[in-house]
Amino acid sequence: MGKRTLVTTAWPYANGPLHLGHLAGSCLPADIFARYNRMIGNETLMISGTDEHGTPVSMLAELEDRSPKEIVDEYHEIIKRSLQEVGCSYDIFTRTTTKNHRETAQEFFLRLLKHDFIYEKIMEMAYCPKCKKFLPDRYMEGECPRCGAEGARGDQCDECGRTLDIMELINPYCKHCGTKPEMRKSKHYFLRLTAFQDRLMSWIETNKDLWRPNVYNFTINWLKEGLEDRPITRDLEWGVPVPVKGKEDKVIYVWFEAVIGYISATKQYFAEEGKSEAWRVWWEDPDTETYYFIGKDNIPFHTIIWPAMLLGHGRLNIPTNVLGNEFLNLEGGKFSTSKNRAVWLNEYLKHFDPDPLRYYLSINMPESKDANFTWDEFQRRNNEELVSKLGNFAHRVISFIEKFHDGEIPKPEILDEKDLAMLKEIEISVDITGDSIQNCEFKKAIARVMKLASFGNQYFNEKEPWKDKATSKTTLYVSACIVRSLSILMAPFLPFSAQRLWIMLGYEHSVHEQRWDSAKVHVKSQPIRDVKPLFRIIQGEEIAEQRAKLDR
RNA sequence: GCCGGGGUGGCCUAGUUGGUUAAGGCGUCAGACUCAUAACCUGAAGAUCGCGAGUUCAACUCUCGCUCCCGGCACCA
Repeated sequence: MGKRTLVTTAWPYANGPLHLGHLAGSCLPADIFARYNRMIGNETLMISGTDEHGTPVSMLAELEDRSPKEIVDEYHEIIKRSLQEVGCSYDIFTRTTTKNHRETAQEFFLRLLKHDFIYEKIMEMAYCPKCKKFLPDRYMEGECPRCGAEGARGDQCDECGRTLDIMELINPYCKHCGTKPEMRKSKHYFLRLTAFQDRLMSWIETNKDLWRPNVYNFTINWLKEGLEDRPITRDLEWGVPVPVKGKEDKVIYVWFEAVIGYISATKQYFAEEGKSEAWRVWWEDPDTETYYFIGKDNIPFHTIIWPAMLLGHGRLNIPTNVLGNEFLNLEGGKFSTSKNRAVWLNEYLKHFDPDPLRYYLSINMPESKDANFTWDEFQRRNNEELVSKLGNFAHRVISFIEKFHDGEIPKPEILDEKDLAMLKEIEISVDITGDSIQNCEFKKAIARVMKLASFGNQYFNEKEPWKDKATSKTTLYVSACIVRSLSILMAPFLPFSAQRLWIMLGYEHSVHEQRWDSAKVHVKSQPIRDVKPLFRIIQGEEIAEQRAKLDR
């Protein structure tokens, strides 16, 4: 009875470790959504992988005098492991350099070619006679025609910020060998985007109320300006070869090829499960819903180009929703992999637990506007909210039971008005939190979880079980019901702590296997165990140490 | 220059079908409590919702102009 739900995240680029921006804008919201979908009984598949082709990887390889393969092998492992450690529950996290992906991408290319949605056209491009290769814009430098700065790149001058056409550079030279490039003709393949203009437009309009305004508006404006066909091949060595006889020296351009990873990853997952045809239902059955969690920089690729490719292919589902997030900033500035200005996830995990970060990024998620990560705020959110509000409530209830009720959750006696109101409040929180996640309003959802913890603290204070021995059993019973519910509601956001809390309450198995609505079920009278605080306080020195790294 | 997003109490943030006392957190001040990782709970002070004009019985919310901030402007994904 559950819906089939495919959840995808942006494919992290394998030229560096994963930083907090990727997590906040794509992996984490997708993970919360996927975990929730599993809990409401939807058949859920969460997929992604590293994007490993493209110019930045080959540039980094040259810089470090290593092969592109070595680079991507290293970062794929680092990224995959840190995602796993931070609790992102991918069913598969693959990469774009697999044989399966290459073949899938090539098949896709050929199919569009056959349908005449891909055609050839001659382009003029810069060529270095000494290196004997065509130069991507970034491989060429020269003098900026506007500000005169040396070392302006072919696509942009870093000095004055002006975007450049490669032809405009004064005294251009090959970044690699310094030779002056010449212009040469090269035949490339173009994606006939213009053929999809009308179909995309009417499709987008049907999504007006469902999609986030930023995604909808951005897309509709792009379409209104009119689509242009785009070249999708390059004269490079690092990439998926064009599968046409005599054209093997060209590669399919990354943005065209990487999105096909969504399909190749699905195929790979089911192939490994021994069900090689099972992927089809996830792409061909119109009842399957597909959700894409991406950063705003990726919006046009997922709302225009990828849908156009899917339409051109035929028979494949176009996105149900594209959740474009804004950016996470770092201490007021931008995250940047190439400038090494970032908080790296793998570094973070050496010092702190995953859940405080997941909490911070959930409650500060850049859903509708840019958000900010600061270490001070991270410490405050952890110490004052996770530890003091949520963790404290759970701990005060459980340790009270341990000390004053022989370590066993008491049976209720007479439920008074406050007790009943509190129990009712649990049900309301379960519904509101669930609906919010369903609508991809994750900030609102986690805020409601915290609010339930506040209600719990309030209730506990008012009932004063330490004084009022007569009603103490009932109070602790109701409180334990809240804690039990919290443990389930926390699960998509704080999977590790949720599980620990679940075990403390005396349950077996996994909280992640519980149905969402079972958060309304009352607690059973059973022994608690392993009582200890759920979260730890983060000291000022730890924060100072991390912040110092950024100043270097 | 063009396009997009944003300017809400000292700080961070919520607030789209326009409608009674603009919400929450932090910080500040006061109080209560002691089960709890000195945590929790209650109360108070504090906002002419960037500026100006317009539409309206009524605008933070719609329209126009202005100002300031941020991002994008395509082969970087």
